[in-house]
Amino acid sequence: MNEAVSEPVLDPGVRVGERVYRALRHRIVMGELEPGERLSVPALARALGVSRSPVRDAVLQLVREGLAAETLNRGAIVASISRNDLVSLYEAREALEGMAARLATPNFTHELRRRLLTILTEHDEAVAGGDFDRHIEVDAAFHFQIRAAAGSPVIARMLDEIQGKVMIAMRSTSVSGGMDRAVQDHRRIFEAIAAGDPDASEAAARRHIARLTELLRTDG
Amino acid sequence: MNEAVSEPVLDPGVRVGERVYRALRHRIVMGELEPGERLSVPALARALGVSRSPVRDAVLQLVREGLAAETLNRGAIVASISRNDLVSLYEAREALEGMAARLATPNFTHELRRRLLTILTEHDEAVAGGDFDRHIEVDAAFHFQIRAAAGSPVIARMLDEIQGKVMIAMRSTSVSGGMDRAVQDHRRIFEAIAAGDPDASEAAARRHIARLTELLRTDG
DNA sequence: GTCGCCAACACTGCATGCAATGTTTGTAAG
DNA sequence: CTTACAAACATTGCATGCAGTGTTGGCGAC
Repeated sequence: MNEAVSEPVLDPGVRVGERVYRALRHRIVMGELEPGERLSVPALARALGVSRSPVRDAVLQLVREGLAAETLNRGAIVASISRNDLVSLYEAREALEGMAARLATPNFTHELRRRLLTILTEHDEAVAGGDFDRHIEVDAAFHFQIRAAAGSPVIARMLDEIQGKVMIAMRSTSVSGGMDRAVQDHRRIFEAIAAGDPDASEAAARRHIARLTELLRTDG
Repeated sequence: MNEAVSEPVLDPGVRVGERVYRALRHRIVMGELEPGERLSVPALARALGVSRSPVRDAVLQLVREGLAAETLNRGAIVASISRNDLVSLYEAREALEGMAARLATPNFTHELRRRLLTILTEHDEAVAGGDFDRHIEVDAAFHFQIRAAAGSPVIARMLDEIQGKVMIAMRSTSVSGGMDRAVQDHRRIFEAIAAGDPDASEAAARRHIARLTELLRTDG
C-alpha cells in the first residue's frame, strides 16, 4: 500500500476533504469498496497521501449520508443496504420521481425530446444485446435527464442520495429481472411528458418505480 | 472562554462534535441564530468551551445539510432560505408527505387515532386563540405523527431535513395566512387515514401542502 | 490440546500547530 | 476630505500530537 500513491485517485478540485469525499463516494457506489469493508482513517490517509483530517471529514460525511456506518469503536465501514432498506428507499423514490416527472412536463423542450429519444434508443440496444451494465447506465441517464428538467434542486439532491444507496444494494441483490419492462416504462413516461400531461407523467413514473418495488418485495 | 461556559448549551451526549452539531442545528432552526449570521469556528469553539475540531465537524455537517452556507474565505454563515428555495422544498415535501400519509394508512391504530385527535383539538384551541407559535408547534406535531406511522426512515429523514429549512424561512417570510385552513386540511387527512383509504390519504396530504405552496407563490 | 490472560498494537476523537489567504484598520499622500 | 497602500489581525483548512479504548496475537496454565 505505497507505490500506488502516484495515482491518488483524487479528482483535481479545491478542498482536499471534498476531493477525498468524492473519491470515496465514487469508489463505494461503483462497488470498488464493498459493503462491510472497513474505512480506516489512518489507512486511507496513507493510501491517498494526505493527513487524517480531510479523510476524517470525508468519512463523517459518508456516515451522515448513509453510505458508511459507524461500528463500535472500530471506525466506519461501507454501509450494507438491506432488502428492507431498499424497499424504504424505493418508497421515497417513487414519490420523488413522480413529482420530478410532473415538474418536468411543463419544461419539455425539443432538446429534452432529442436527448430522451437518444437514450431510449440506446436502451433498446442494450436490452436487445442483454448488456446489463449498459442497461443500468442508460436507465440512470434517463432518470437523470428528467430530474434535471424538473428544475428542483431539492428533489435532485434527494434522488442522488437515494441512487447512491440503491447502487450499493444492486450489487448484492440481483434485481436482474425486468430490463425490457424498464424500457417500456420509460417510453410511457416519455410519451406522457411529451404530451404535456403532468398527471399522466407522474402516474407513469410512479408506476415504473412501484413495479421495481414490487419486484423487490416478491422476488428474492 | 469565560463565564458563559457554565451552561454550554450542549445536550449530554456522546461525541462532542455531534453535540455541537445538535446544539447549533437547534439554535438555527429555532431562530436564535439568524440567517446571514457568521459561524466562526474559533468563536464558537471559545463560546462552547471546546476545541476547533468538533466545531469544524459540526459546521461541515450543517453546510452539507444546507442549514449553513460557505462564504468566500470568510467561513460559513447561517443559510438564508429564499422564496424560490421554499417553493422547491415544498414541491419535495408535497410528494413525501403524500407518500407518508399513504404508508401510514395501513398502520393506523387506536393509539395513533388518540394522538391525532388530541393534536387536532389542541390545534383548534391554538387557532381560536390566535396563537401562531403554538400553531406552528402543533402543526409540526401532526405531521410528525404521520411520518412516524409511515414507518419509512428514509422519508422521515428527508422530511426532517426539509422541515429544518422551512423553519428558517418561516421567520423571514410571513406565511401567516391559513392557520384555520391548516386545521381543516389536517382533519381531512386524519379522516382519510382513519377510513383506511390510502389514495384519499395521499391526496389529502398533497392538497394540504400544495395549498401552502400556492400561498407561497402568490402571497408576497 | 484448549482456555484464559496479558501485552503490544491500532484506531478513534479532541486539541493544537501552522502556512496561506483575505479582511480591516490606520496612515499618509493627494 | 478622499483615496491608496500597508501592516496587523482573524480565519480557514491541513497536519500532527496525544490520551483513552477496544482488539488481537502470543504465551503460559491446566
